Formats: sequence, structure tokens, C-alpha cells
Amino acid sequence: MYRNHTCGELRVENVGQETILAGWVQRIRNLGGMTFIDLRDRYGITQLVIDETTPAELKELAAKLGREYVIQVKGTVRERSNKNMKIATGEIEILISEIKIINKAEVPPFTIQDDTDGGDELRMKFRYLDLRREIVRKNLELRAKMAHFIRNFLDSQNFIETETPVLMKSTPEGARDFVVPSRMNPNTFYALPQSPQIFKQLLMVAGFDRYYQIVKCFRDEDLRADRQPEFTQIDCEMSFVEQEDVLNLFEELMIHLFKEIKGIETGKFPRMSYAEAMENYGSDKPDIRFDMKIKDLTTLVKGKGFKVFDEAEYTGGICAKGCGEYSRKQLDALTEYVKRSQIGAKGLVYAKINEDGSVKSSVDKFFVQEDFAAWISVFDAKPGDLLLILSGNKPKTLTAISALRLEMANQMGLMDKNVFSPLWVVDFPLLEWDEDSQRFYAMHHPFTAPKPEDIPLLDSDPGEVRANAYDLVINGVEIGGGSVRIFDSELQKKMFKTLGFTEEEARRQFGFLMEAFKYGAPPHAGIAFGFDRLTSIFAGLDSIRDVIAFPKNNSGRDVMNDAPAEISQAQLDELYLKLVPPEKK
RNA sequence: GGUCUGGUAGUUCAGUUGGUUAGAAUACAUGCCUGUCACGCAUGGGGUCGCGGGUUCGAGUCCCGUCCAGACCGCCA
Repeated sequence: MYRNHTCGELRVENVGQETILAGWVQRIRNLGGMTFIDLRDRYGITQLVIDETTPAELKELAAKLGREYVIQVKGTVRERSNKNMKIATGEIEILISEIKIINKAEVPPFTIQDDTDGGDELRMKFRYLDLRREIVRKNLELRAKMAHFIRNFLDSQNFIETETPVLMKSTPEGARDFVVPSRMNPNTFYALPQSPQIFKQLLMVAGFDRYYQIVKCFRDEDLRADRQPEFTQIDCEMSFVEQEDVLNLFEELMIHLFKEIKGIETGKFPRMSYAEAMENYGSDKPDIRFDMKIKDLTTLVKGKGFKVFDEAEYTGGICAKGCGEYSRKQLDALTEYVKRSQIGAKGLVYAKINEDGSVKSSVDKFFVQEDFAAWISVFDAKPGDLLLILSGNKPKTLTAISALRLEMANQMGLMDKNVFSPLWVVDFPLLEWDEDSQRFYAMHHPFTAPKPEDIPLLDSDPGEVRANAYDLVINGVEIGGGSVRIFDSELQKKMFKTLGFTEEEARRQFGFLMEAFKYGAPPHAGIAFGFDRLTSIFAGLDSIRDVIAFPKNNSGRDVMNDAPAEISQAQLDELYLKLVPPEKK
């Protein structure tokens, strides 16, 4: 027997008991006459003691211990004379009677503690050591707890968890596929799923009625703090439902999840149309923890002789409450911020509301105080506030103001990680125009149903067609999205046509789905949640990497095992593959 | 594909205008220490300043290239 208790278990009630513990040496504090050893496992830390009663051989053995040695100890639980109320086992300690070194350990490259001295790169390279840290382990425990809760909830609602293939067919729309060469079928490739979209729809045709799966998905696109090449979705689909049914059921799931996991009552989630979100927040994933809505000033500011405003398609801005004291330096920094190439604004106009209600702005020579009074009323600004205004092409300007809004909220401390503001964004456009290829693309995916009342527009004005599509947004992060699906093969054909597919292409790519729809497809709708993002939001983290046991780095590499890596010539031959040196591409 | 930031001791970082033997903290080792829990005190070892080239009497510092890491834009149905 290696142990009869864990290192997080023993309490004052156990005093006097003989016990066996096993774990890792967290820290040794040798005070000369006595030595304390913190023994750690997944469950906690228990203090071991060597004192004047301990035999000399044991003291010698203890002196050989180092950080992260795996040891087993036998001893007696006793009450501490000096208690440590910061840890759960802080009232007791183990007086050692026997130590066995199970395995030695080299000195780890960084300290195994919450406030580690290790940087990100090193922690990822030695991720198995990083995972020993409580702060990281807690994230994965949270993840497991959430997955468990979600499964229970969906099971209770009659959902069937069904696995779908990981080796599937590549589809042209959407993200780049990861592909896998087939040995048995020379010169052909599987693709890894970007989502199990088509399979879950086929499960609906199969009468499965309510499906879910917590499933890995793969996208071969560049990474971000919240984007990994492989990630986990909570993928769901339901039959005989309308949009309202889906929103209500999954809102209930989320409300329960917030309550159960975070102890937070969120109440019902607000709904906002895509158009409204773009107009008021410049984003389809607004962070509504704070207000600071974008106001349109386009017509108000025209005709006063300020060329930039006069010629702009759009002028708008935000009111930063209480930022009227911003210095010249701070305002310059904000101007630089919006002029960075990523945001790309030409400049920034500011207006400070003075205590007497008058305005000091960067465009004072073009506007009189009566003009400013109109601005103030649009923003409902108060003395001490700061107006920040951008101008230019409408979509770009809105996007830039949106970025500025988030930056200001950050500076003003409005991004509280313990506040959660979920909302549904609905009525997304069905299609979006792509300038490069001069064609429409499905904004969600090609199986998304248009709003019935907008179907006539498919022929006349496809860009204006709204979809029965929806996103769940929490604190400015897109947590999930879904849609009502097309289940009529004629409408699906029309959709493919609008997307510029020839009948032949549509049949080759999605023929099996079209075929399936001929045999009695029920109306259906679904949704998928990004489980990594959901977990990281719950954990209060900005990056999803810390809720993934073994994440990839910025370049899609696993720095621990050095994947991706070259394969042998024999493997290439078997797969009928020839390599092209990157510089010759 | 692009923009920006960084790379100096095991680790996290500092390093002035280009100028002596490149520092601090921490980790590690050794010694002292009987109630620590970020123990304390003392001593010690530890460096290809990412790599390559250039400018210069002299480069961690300036220039060019390159690699790596991170954030973002493009991309992500």
C-alpha cells in the first residue's frame, strides 16, 4: 500500500492516528534542530515534521531529499503547536517514523507554486510540471466539473451523446481543413472536422431528435490567445424546434451552469439584433458589462467647416465617463492607439466637458459652444466626461470605435472578471460579400435557414437577407453560435446557387446531405459552444491555453514534444507523398 | 502574409551616451539555526548577452539579416 490518506485529507479529528502518505516534496524548511517538509499531491499539502525524537538515520535520509522527490512516509498525526489557517490541513502535521524515497527528481526548471518564477514558454515546455501547480490544476478541475454538469443537464433533457467521425471529407467553405492522407486509397485525403455539422444534421434525419457531443474540432488557421488549432465544442442539435426553443433551452443550461459553478444568478439573457449590436457597439460580440454605447454624430457635425467630418461617411464616438482629466499625454497615447495599423484610424477628436458645462476640444476652431451642447445631449454627457470621436468609412470607423471602447473600458477598470454579462445576438445576415472573390459567402454556414420573410430577397438583394442565426456572447467573447437549418432540399439548392456553387459542385460536396433530405428531414436547429472559451471565461482567464492540458503555442507547435515534426521517407512512400521544400513553393 | 514587443545566470529581470572584471532577486550547493509555513543568517558556484554578419580602437548596447516567443491585423463557413 502506497498511502491510506491523501495530502489534503487529514484534520484535527485524525490526531493520534498512524498514517501513510505519498506525494511530492514541495518544500523543505530545515531549522537545525527540527525540519519541516511540505508534502504535496493533487488534494493538498500536509506538513511532515522531524524533531529531536526522530532517529539519526531518518534525519540523514531526510537531508538527502530535494524538491519534487516522490516519497512515501509513515507517521503519526499530531496537532500543531503553531497552526497555519491558510491551508486546510494547517492544524495538523505528521511526525515521521519512516521515509522511503520512491523516486528522485532533478531540480525543476521553475518553482512549482502558484506564483511561479517560470515564464510561459518554459511552463509549456515542461507542462507536466506546470500542471502540478494548484493554480493550473484548478482550471482543469473546473473544466471537468463543467463538462460533467453539462452532460448531466443535457442527458436529463433527453439528449443522446453520439460520436461522429474524426476522419471525414474536406469541405471547401469555411476555415482551412487539416488533412490526413489515406494509405489505402492513394492520393486521397481525409479532413479533420471543423465541426460535426453535417453529421449532426444527418442524425436529425435519422430521427435522433436531440443530439449532443463534447467534441474536438480542428481548424488550420492562425492562432490567437483564444484560438487553438484543435479545440473543444459542446455541439448540439434538435429536431422539431424553432429558434426560440433552442435559445430558451440553452439559456437555461447556461443559467444553471452560472448558478451551480459560480454561484451567480444571471437572470434572463438580453437579446440584441446584429444590426443593433453593430450600430451601438461596432461589434457583433458586444461587451455589455459596461454601457459606453457608440453614438452616431454624422449629420450633426457636418457643415461646420471641418473637412474630415464634412467628407466622412460616418462620424461617431463614445463618452468616457469621468475621463475629462485626461492629460495631453494620455490623449496623444489614445490617438496613437487608434492610429496603429491594426485599427487604422486617421486620427482622434476629443472633447472634454468642463465643470461649467463648456467644452474644450481638439476641433474648437470649427465648432461653437452651441454645437457642443448638441453633442453633449446626444451622449448625455456630464461635466468631467470625455468624448472621443472618430470619422471615416462606416464599417471601419465603427470597428475602430469598438476597439477604442474596449481600450477605454480597460483603462477605466470596467472589465471586471467577476461580472458576467451574457446576451444573445440574433438576426445575423445570411450572407456576406467577399471583395476578393467577388461572391457571397455564408456568414454562418451554407445550411443556415434564411428568415422566411426575407426569402424573396435572396434573388433581389441577397446581402439584406437575415438568417435565423444566433450567437451567445459573454463579456465580449463569442461563446457559442448556431442556427435554424434548411431542411428543404429545394431551398438548400437555392442557397448553394446563391453561393455560386454549380449543381455539380453542390452534388459532389454535399450530395449525401441533399440525398438524405429527400427521405423525410425534420425541421431542426442547433448550436455549438466553444468549451475552452466558456471555461476560460468562468476561470477569469484571457487565454484558453490555461484551461487546456497540453495546448499548442502561437505557431501551432507543441513545444513539449515538438509536434508537428518530419516523418520518415518510408512513411512518405507508403502514403504516396513527395515533399516540396518550403522555399520552392 | 503583415504590424508591434521581447530574447542577458537554472528562472524572472536590470544593464545609462558604445568604454574597467556584465549585476539584482530567486533557485541551487555548503554551513549555522528547535515551531517554520515566501523561515532566517552567512558563504559559494553559476553567463557563447538567441544565432550570423557589419560599423567601430572598442558592441549586451548601434546597423542588416535570421531564428524563437508573445499580442494583434488579415484569416477564423
